[in-house]
Amino acid sequence: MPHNPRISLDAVLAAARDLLETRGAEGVTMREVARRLGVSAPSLYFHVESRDDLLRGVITAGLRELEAGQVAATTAGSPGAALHALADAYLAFASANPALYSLIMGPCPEERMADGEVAAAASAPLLRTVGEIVPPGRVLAISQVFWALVHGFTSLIIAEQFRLGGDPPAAMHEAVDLLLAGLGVVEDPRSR
Amino acid sequence: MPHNPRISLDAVLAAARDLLETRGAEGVTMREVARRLGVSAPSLYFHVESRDDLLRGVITAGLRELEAGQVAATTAGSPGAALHALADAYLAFASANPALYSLIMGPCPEERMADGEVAAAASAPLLRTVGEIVPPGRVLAISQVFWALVHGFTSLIIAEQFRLGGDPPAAMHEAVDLLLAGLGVVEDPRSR
DNA sequence: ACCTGAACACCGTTCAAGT
DNA sequence: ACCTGAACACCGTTCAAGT
Repeated sequence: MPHNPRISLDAVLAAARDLLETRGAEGVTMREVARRLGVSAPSLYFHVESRDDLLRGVITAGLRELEAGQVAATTAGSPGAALHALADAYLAFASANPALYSLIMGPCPEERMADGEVAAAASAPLLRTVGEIVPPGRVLAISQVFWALVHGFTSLIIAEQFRLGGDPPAAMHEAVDLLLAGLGVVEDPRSR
Repeated sequence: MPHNPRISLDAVLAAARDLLETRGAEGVTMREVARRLGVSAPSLYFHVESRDDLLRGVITAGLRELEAGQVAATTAGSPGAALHALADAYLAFASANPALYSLIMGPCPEERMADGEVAAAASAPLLRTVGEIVPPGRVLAISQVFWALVHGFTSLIIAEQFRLGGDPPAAMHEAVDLLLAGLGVVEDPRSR
């Protein structure tokens, strides 16, 4: 007769995520995750296929959270205001989960890569917003521009690579405005 | 009487860098570096303090190479042309050394972080170029904007995160032009 | 079905011992 | 001064054995 499982996939993912932010990606070891769950390391293999599979689960959950924040950021306002809100929500997620964000966006082995659908869902709000200010044929390229800009600031901020000072988050918003100006987007003052 | 050293710091760094690109950051183990040099692992500790110290050496050498490419990119042309050339050189370095680039720009423990001076030297060509198109008080912020943009494209390209297609390098150059347009920079056609 | 302990092939690092 | 082998405390993963 079957036993009651002592741990669940969700519990494994939660323990791994906790470890990720407190000890970094290298600190997420099968043995330490198991230790925190009061179980032996081999037990984890009944719930995940490997360490990479575990990290893939953590990444997928993180992407869905990022997506939720992006969706929430587009609820109101002009396209320009929405782009600023999207940038804020993006940076906020990464600042709250720096190690997770680095894991999501960094290079990784194929086995660790999240489904394309989950990644696509996270970028849908941006594509939709950009679709309101440029013709269809330019949406992908301009969305990539905004994503690269915001990801660039975000990843350099959380990696503490802006070592000359300044105010990087403010510069990020300046950059969004510069791009909007370059695109010839004129905002209706009432909607901002 | 002293022995002739069988390995040098340079040899250790070269072996580590080779391993970094062929097997990834996790593949750079003290034991494998030593194996490639025909020496035992503990011998490495006569040339580096720790694995983090070894990686710091690799990062520092990489930053100097990146700097050389950035310096070379600013030899001629208008500021706008120079910014495009800087972006190209930056992406070219990262494409040729993706694992090294990720190591340089990613988050890392304090012990692995390169000297601020070396990092500053790599960004000097960009700051100098931006200084030609914006007033002194805006140089830092606008330089951060260009850096974030180019780093954003570069890191997402080498991490294979642009999964919706398009032509990211072309979009990067479009973005540079959008920023220049947003800044109101009008290029002299003869210099481009 | 789920969990365990033992085992295997790895790590980074330390250290006494050699030359 | 530089290198070694042995050792310590770790890894991910497999597997026979238990319930």
